[in-house]
Amino acid sequence: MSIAKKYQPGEIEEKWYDRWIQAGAFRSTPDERTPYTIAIPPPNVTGILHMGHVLNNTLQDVLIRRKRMQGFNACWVPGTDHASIATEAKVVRMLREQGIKKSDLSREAFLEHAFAWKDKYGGIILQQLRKLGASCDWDRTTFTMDEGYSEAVIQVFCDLYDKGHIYRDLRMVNWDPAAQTTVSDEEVIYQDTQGALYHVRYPIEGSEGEFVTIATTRPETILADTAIAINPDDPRYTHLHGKRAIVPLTDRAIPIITDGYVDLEFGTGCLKVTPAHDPNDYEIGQRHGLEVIDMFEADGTIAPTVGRYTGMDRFDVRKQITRDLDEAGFLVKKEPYTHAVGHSERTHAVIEPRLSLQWFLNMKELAQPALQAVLDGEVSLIPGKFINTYKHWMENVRDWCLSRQLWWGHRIPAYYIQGSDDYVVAPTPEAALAKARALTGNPDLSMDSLHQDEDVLDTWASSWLWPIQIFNGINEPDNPDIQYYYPTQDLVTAPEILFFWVARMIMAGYEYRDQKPFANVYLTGIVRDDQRRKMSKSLGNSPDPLDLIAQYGADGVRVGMLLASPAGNDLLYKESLVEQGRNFANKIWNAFRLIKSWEVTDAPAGPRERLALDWMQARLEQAAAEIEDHFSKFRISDALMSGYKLTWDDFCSWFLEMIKPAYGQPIARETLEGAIDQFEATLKLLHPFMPFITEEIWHGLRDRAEGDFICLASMPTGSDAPPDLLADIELVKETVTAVRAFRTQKGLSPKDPIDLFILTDQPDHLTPYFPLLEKFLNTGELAIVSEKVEQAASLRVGTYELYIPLDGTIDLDAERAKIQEEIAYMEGFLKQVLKKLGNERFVQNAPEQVVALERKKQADAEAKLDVLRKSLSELG
RNA sequence: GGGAGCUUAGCUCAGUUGGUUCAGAGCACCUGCCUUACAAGCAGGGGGUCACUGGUUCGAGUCCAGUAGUUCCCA
Repeated sequence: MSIAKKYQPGEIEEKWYDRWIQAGAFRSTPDERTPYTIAIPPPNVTGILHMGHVLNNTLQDVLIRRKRMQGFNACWVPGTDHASIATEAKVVRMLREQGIKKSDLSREAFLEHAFAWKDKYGGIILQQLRKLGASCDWDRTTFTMDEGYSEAVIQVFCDLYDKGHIYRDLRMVNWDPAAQTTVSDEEVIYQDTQGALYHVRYPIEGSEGEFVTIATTRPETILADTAIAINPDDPRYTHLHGKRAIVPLTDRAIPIITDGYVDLEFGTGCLKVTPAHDPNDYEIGQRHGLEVIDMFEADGTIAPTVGRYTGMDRFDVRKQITRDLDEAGFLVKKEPYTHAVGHSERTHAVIEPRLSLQWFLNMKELAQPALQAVLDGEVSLIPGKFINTYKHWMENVRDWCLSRQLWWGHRIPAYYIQGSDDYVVAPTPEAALAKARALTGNPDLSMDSLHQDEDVLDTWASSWLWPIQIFNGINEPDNPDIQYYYPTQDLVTAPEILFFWVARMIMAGYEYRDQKPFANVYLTGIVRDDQRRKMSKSLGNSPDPLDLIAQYGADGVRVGMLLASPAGNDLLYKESLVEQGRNFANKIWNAFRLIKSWEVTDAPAGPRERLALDWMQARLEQAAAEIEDHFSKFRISDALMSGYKLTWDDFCSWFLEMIKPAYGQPIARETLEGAIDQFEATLKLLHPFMPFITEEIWHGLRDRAEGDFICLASMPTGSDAPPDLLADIELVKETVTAVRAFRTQKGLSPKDPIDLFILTDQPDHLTPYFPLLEKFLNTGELAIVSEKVEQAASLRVGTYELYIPLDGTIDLDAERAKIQEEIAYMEGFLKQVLKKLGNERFVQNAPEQVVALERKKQADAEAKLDVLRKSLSELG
């Protein structure tokens, strides 16, 4: 059999993914085992895989694969959300390209187009996740607009309404004029923007030639002003109290009011008040009973209400009105001014504060148990630093605006009764009609008299039910799946959506299951480039994950991503990371090639091989325990690094070299079998991180029965390894390293044998390991001696003195200098120890163990110094 | 403006309740090797006043206070 010299991931990955699926390896149904469940953070149905997804889903796959191998009934539920704004925007754009305007379509016709789009392009990302190796139970794939899911969302809305948590109110909302919808506070991104501060003077009514000057960043809203506000304590303007000002370019007079909100320091200290277009102004307006003039259309153009500029865009009007104000003598000055301007996360349009009737969910009550759950540790946030942020947000939680002025999504189940201000909320039109009849007392009321709300629900109002509804737990609260799988265990997601989504899922969990939705929330970092810039399409600094997988293999990409991503820390992506991952895969591959290349003999294993096998076994146990410890703390990078070092350093660099037969020689069957056992165990530990290569080698090492996959094999458990053996081999390794360094230093080829004599008073300790030293060091004569060897260079390892006889002359000065250096170091060290021990207060106050340790350090240092001084004197 | 965090090697990060030879890891770097598994590799090596200042303590990357820089969240 010939094995490629380099690992070729492409076909191997496809082959094993198909076989896993055919074998149903990732399927889960309730049984007697303990469940381990992960609900995927559903990506946008129209999305495609980016680096953030790669990181996030790799982590989930690592967790689920490990638990699957540990005997849990592992269930990872995949799916997508409908992402109303993003998807609707895409569909609108597609239609426009076809020459169709959304406004020309009926709601039904538009939704047909939208579903057609979704069926065609939706869920591409789920296919891409397979390339990454994601071991989801695909049979459970869920979409937030599936029929049952939609029913659940509507049912929850009705329930919350009936409980009095949902209300409808006129509010200042964040309006996105491009998407023509409200967006939530969390979807507004504030960016420092270079604008201007316009100083505009308003004539005082009845006082010829007198003006009040305000400063504003939005001169176009002057036309909707309904007051000028000054601080009551501002001495500059007391003469204006009770007067009225004329709005420039109009003949409208507005009151000059006093309000503590006005900042004396900012601008001129006079504030124009536009209640319809600024949240703070709205509140001032409420306090003073001001008129509200709305001057914008939904698309950000000027409404006829103000009688000028009708139909013009708000930013064009800003320029136009500046000119007009200037010409009319109202513009005092315009100065550059940088301020934070809200932009829509979705469309990047400047957010327009707008008053409108919206549906809200009162969060106060729902937040209570969700906050408590995190504070009590019922739900853990990892890393814990997010608990503070979470607490702060939950204690100051604001009501959630649920409605979006879109068609793609769950339509709000509120029905308005024609000819009145009344409405009813009910899950179906039929139920609504019944309610409406009861409400109006009119049994003849017909469907025609009811009109359903045009808006849909915020997408998060469906995804907050995700951990419950993936198991149909809203519609059928007692079904076997929800009973078995809920609550889920681990959630892996980005800190950006801690409030949007995580907090709300916890609320929904307690409200609808009276239980947390998950036990642990692992918050990943953000993937950035090596200059710490967030990866984004517009910057073009993000590689395409599928290209990377094609180039470096899925295993390489997974390892690369995980090597540098402790929980909560941003990941600074560099190509060298995935290179490292690929190189690691190749290293494993070559270990496999080596093992497969050996001829076998039935002769028994020698002492060297037995030592090697015992030691490797001990290292495996130790590493398995270490890895388990890392996982228990969600230190996934560290767990991977443990596996990396176990494989590369211990298995490849030391163990395989220990057992490797001389060139052309066969290996004992016993040794080979043992080595394969160790390799298998190592591969199992690596499998969650590198599913494909480990599966391939698993099948290459031995003939496997049908269905014998590494992904279903049982994970090695750690145990206490024999400490003596591990320590002894460390000593052997130190000796080998010291002699190799000596060789390098002297320019001696590893091919030329050297003689090695070891001076020690514990001859029995090291002798058993001679076979290893012979193998690694290519020794000629190797022996224990009881006194100094003449004409030899000397090295010290631990308390051993090593002598290597040399043909040429020994540089005595160099030898002396080397020893003197070591003496100086040890003396310095000993001095520190003695200083501590000489301090009475240390000896009295420090714990006994610590003092004992210091005494041991003293003894060791003194012993070592004896050896060194003796060597020095022997050099003469 | 309010809140939270961070600062340890060139880079990214570990460093548990203060106490081993504690100053670490990976990568990068330097030197020598195409040695029959692997140059996507092997062997060896250098590198840090633990941001700064003060305090608590027998003892401080570790605890406390202040300073500087930096990041995030909220307004």
